Amino acid sequence: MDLDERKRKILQAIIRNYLETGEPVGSRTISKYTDLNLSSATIRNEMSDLEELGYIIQPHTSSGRIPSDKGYRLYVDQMMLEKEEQLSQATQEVREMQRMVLEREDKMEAVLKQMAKMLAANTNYATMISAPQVRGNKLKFIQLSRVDARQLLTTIVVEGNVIKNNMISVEQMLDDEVLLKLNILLNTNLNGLPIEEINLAIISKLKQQAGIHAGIIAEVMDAVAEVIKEGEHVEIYTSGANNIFKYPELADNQRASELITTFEEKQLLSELVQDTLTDETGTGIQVYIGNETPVKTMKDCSVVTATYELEEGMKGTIGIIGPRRMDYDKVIHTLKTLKSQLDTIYKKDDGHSG
Amino acid sequence: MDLDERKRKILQAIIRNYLETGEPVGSRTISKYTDLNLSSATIRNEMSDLEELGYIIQPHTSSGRIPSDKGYRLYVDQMMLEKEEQLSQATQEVREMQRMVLEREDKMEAVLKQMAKMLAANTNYATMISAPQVRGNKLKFIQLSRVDARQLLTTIVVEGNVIKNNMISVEQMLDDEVLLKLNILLNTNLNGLPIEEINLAIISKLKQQAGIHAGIIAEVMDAVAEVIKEGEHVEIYTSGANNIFKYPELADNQRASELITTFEEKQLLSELVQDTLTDETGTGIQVYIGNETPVKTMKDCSVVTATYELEEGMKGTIGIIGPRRMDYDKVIHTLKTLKSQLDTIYKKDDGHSG
DNA sequence: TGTTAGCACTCCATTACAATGAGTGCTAAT
DNA sequence: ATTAGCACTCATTGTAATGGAGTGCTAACA
Repeated sequence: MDLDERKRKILQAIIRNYLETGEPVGSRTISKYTDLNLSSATIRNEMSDLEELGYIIQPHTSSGRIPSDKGYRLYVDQMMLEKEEQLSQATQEVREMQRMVLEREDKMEAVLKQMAKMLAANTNYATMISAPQVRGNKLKFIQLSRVDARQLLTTIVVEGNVIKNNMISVEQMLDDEVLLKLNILLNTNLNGLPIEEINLAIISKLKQQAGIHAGIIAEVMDAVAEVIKEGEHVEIYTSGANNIFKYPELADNQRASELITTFEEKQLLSELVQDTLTDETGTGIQVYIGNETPVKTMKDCSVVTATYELEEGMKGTIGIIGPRRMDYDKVIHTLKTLKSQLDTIYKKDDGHSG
Repeated sequence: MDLDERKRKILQAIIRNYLETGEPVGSRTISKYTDLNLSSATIRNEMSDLEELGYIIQPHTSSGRIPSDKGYRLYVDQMMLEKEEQLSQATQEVREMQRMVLEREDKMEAVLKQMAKMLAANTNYATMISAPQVRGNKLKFIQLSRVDARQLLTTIVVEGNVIKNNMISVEQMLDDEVLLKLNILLNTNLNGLPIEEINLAIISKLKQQAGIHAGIIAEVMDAVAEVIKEGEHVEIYTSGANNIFKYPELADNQRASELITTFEEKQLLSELVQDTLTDETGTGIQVYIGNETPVKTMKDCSVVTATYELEEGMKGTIGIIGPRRMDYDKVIHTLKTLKSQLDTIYKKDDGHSG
């Protein structure tokens, strides 16, 4: 199964060439392209072997060869090892991003959107970024405030500084004293409690103590329930979906339509995020080639993902989606650098507002 | 310029036929398709006239005719008049939506997204919905709360119940008394004030009165400023962008790429929203045919928009984007009905949380 | 034994060309 | 005013013919 040096060089040459042109590459091209000084005939013999081993494919008799998923895989794995050292020196593009993250506007949403956009512009592939998934689940703070005679405002803060607001309409104005009582009731009973542990027993106890204001307690609990629901939902920002039209192998109606839908719906993308977050490889960078992708609509694409981590263990995913013949070198390098920037820089963040 | 009855009928027949097939339609087809009982030769003469008048176009000598923008325009205008009466009886699809709006989940965002999705599924065109633009600008309520020793939570409520939260980190814990003072300071000075009227004079007065806590005031004011900025941003939800692939005239790479980008970026769509909201026709329904659209990337599309209105004069836009040969009849009818449902049903809304 | 030159063969892509057919414009007859 | 008939146009389709890129195989060579 092991390839000797020469075979590996030839395979590499085939892949490099194919990445550029997108056309099957023949023996003659390789003969000139490499510094091996071998005739096309020799190359042909080697290619024949490589095909038998499953690293390259011949679309039809008498055409050049293209890399198989297995071939790409070898290429990528090899590269992942080599590139390890020269990580430090950041490319121009990444510096740009770094600058942007540093002078971040308050809203993380805007930053992530911008980042997706820039990545897409720089790489010419489609990109996606998932917002860090909030892990904290303990209630930190609950407050009822009177906004006007008929309306109360619920403010709920969960560990990790996720904030939820909710308006409650009341029949008649509650005086300050009642409001204070309710606030104390809520905070003494719920503060520090993991949301999952709020059960019916607790709720009915609260309601009982609230007396005629049980209805308000019920509405507050509804709002708390919403926090859970929203927490399960991963926000995903995408950009550069139009880039798929730059690669003929993805641009036919059938495929393009499927891909565009995937990007628009985002449902499927969140599966990709889940997969990436669970299946860790150590480097934090994962490469899915063709059918390796967990999302079927992307079986003709390659996906490179990086997980980044903010403080408190909140993790998010950055993904780049392009054709199989993606510039893995550039993409992986960019993601690696960006990831390391994010991992360190963002750690000084004091949470995010919602 | 006026067309006689027969010419109008022929034009209508041409358009109807073209809407279905997407192919240029010939004289023979019309001769059989209509109940006019005219030979193809007669139709040919009439078609020749219609072409001279600019209502139809011949893609090349010896092909059938297709409608011009002017032709579509006549057709649509005519239809808008006719369809006025039979508005009341809602179609199945719209009933479905009505049901959904009624049992609305708390978050308007989810409802609008769902609505865009359903519309797209029902019409087979791309859709967009803009969230109602918030008009209210008076500060209703400001509060600082202590979440933990180092963190304060700012809660700002603006007229129309737009809510903004912001976390503030403090060096050392503020006691209850100071907090109460700051809250009173903020509310007595700012409550009921239009955001635009908060000027430097007011701010420095506040800071002065806050003494050593001027820094906190500054952060609160930053948060207020953000409310303004966010208010200017119109949220737009889209769905069914992939539907453009169902229409060959839009599905070629160049056009598809442009359209997809338009949908993804949303920047251009907001121009469309602005145009729709300002230029009122009375019915609340507008039809842009081909080059009439304010968005250049949509010059090969037709766009039908409806403005809906919630209480407090908050207006939003629903748009359907498809090929020139759109089923105007169905689309306009659907939008009209949906609009009237929204206008009435949603009026009972008590605002929305953010 | 590994490498190379040479040759026959395959298959795709391009081009050229004729046939088809839908559709028109025009004219003469009704 | 309407229609039948005819010549003409032009996109589309099908069918060869051609060229070229590339392979596999064999025989010669170092």
